[in-house]
This record gives sequence, C-alpha cells and structure tokens, in this order.
Amino acid sequence: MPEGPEVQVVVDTLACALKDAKIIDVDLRYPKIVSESSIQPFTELLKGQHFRSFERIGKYLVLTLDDYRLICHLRMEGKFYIFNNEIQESKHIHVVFTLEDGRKLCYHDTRKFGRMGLYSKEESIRNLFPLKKLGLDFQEEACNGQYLYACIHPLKKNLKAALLDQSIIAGIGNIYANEICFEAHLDPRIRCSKLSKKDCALIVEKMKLILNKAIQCGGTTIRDYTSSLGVSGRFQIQLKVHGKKGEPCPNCGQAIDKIVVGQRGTYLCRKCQKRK
DNA sequence: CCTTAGACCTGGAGGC
DNA sequence: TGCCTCCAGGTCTAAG
Repeated sequence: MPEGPEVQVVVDTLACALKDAKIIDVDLRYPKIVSESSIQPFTELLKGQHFRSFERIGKYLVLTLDDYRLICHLRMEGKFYIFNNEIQESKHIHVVFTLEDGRKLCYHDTRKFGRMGLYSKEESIRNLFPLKKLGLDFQEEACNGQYLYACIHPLKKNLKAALLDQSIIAGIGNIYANEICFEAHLDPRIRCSKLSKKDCALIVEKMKLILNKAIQCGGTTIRDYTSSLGVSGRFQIQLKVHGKKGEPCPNCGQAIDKIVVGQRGTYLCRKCQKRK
C-alpha cells in the first residue's frame, strides 16, 4: 500500500504512538528484513534506545533514536502494528520491538520485500546510504515545474517512468503516477523530451494536489486508530483511473484502458490524455 | 548511457 | 475443490 502519502500517514501515526518510547527487546524473526548496509548487531544496538523523532523522505521512514537512525522501507506490503498486550500472531510478523511499557511494535510484511536498518546519526540524513540516491521529496518547495523540466527534458524515457524514478522526485508510486498523468491530461507514454515547461508545471501542480489530498484522507483514518490494529496507511482517496479498467472516464465517459508501460500496470483514458 | 528482464516473496483472483 | 497462471503498492541487479 505504501507510496509517499501512505508512508506520511504511517510516520505521523508512529510519532503519536511512540514518541520517547524505549525499546527493551527486539525479536528478529526473519533476519533478511535487516538491510545489508545496516550497522550491526541490529537487535543488540536497539536495546535501550528511545524513539526521538519521526520523518519521511520519499517512501522511506526515518525514525531517529538516541544514537542511530532506524530507516525503513515498506516496499509493497510492509505495515507496522502496535499491540498493547498480546500480539495477534501471524507468520508475516518479522520483527517485534518490545517497549518498556509492555507494548509491542510489530513489523508485518506478507511478501517480505520491506527492509530496515540502522545508520549513523552524525551523518546528514540525505547522505545515508538508502537515501542518497533520492531526488527532491514531493513535498519540498524546490520540487517545482522548473525543477522537473530541468530533470526530465533531456531524458529519452517516458513520462510514467520519470514519475516513478525516485532519483527525480521521491515519493510517487504506480497508483499516483497513473492519477497524475490523468489529471494533467497527458498520456503516460509521452517522451519526456516532448514535454514543455508548461506541461511540467501542470504535472507538479497536479502531483502536489493529489498527494497532499491523499495524506489528508489517510489522516482521517488515523483518528479511529485504536490499540489493537495499528499503523497502516489506509488509502481512502477517490481514484479516477487506477484499477478502473472498463469503467467510464470521469471526464468524458469513454472506457478506461489498461496497458503496460515499463512493466507496470497503467490505466488511462485514451481520449482525455493527449499523446502529442 | 539507457532500457529491459529477472529476482526477491506471498496470496488472491480467475480460468479450466 | 484443486491446479495453474497472472497479477499486485517497489527497487535492485544483470544483461542486452
């Protein structure tokens, strides 16, 4: 589920639940979840650390502890759950952090694609291994039409691939890339070099609208977050094309088409989204 | 340099 | 019901 907005919802929720909580034990059930680039020994170094601050960069969670940064990527299906007493057991829970107050923070990941690791707190965040290849985050001021145009104008690849390229803009995933192309009335297969400055300004404008609205919608589900099931970014925004194959386009009524672009499922309205 | 196929994993949906 | 194939929020690596 997690693209940038869902990760933001998760970070906000974790910040509420875990601020200054102390880790007293870590049960690493599936060791491959820990990145090879992590400082070791992972479980031992976490003991005694407190969660101090919480942020998101692209699709990464950055949890700052007393002495380290714990960086997590949820990939396709990673989720965090917090249990007050007993864990609701599952074979998909791969890491359990026991907190001093008795709560358990569980990392759940059906496909085991997610990764987490410990990194230096001294180094600037952007220089840490998992983050240094990222471009501007989608919420940054400097991430504007000019920036996007400068990045993608020279590229031969198509618009969809550029939106998914985390070294250009960090935080956009497949669902939102489809929605952004639809709202900008642009065919995802357009070559980047054919896009004007005006197109790029429009793309960024729609991108910020869609992603920020998604965060707000996710934010509404935070409130009914209770204790047992916890912290999963619930994607509640109204999608216009993603997953809507065969349904009428909200603009013109023509059936939404599904194609493959860059090995990813891509939904579009052939009438509304111009190819150039 | 760039694009693309494959790998990493599991489970749900749909066809037969 | 069972078996098979395809597909899914992502990213990295090797091959072409």
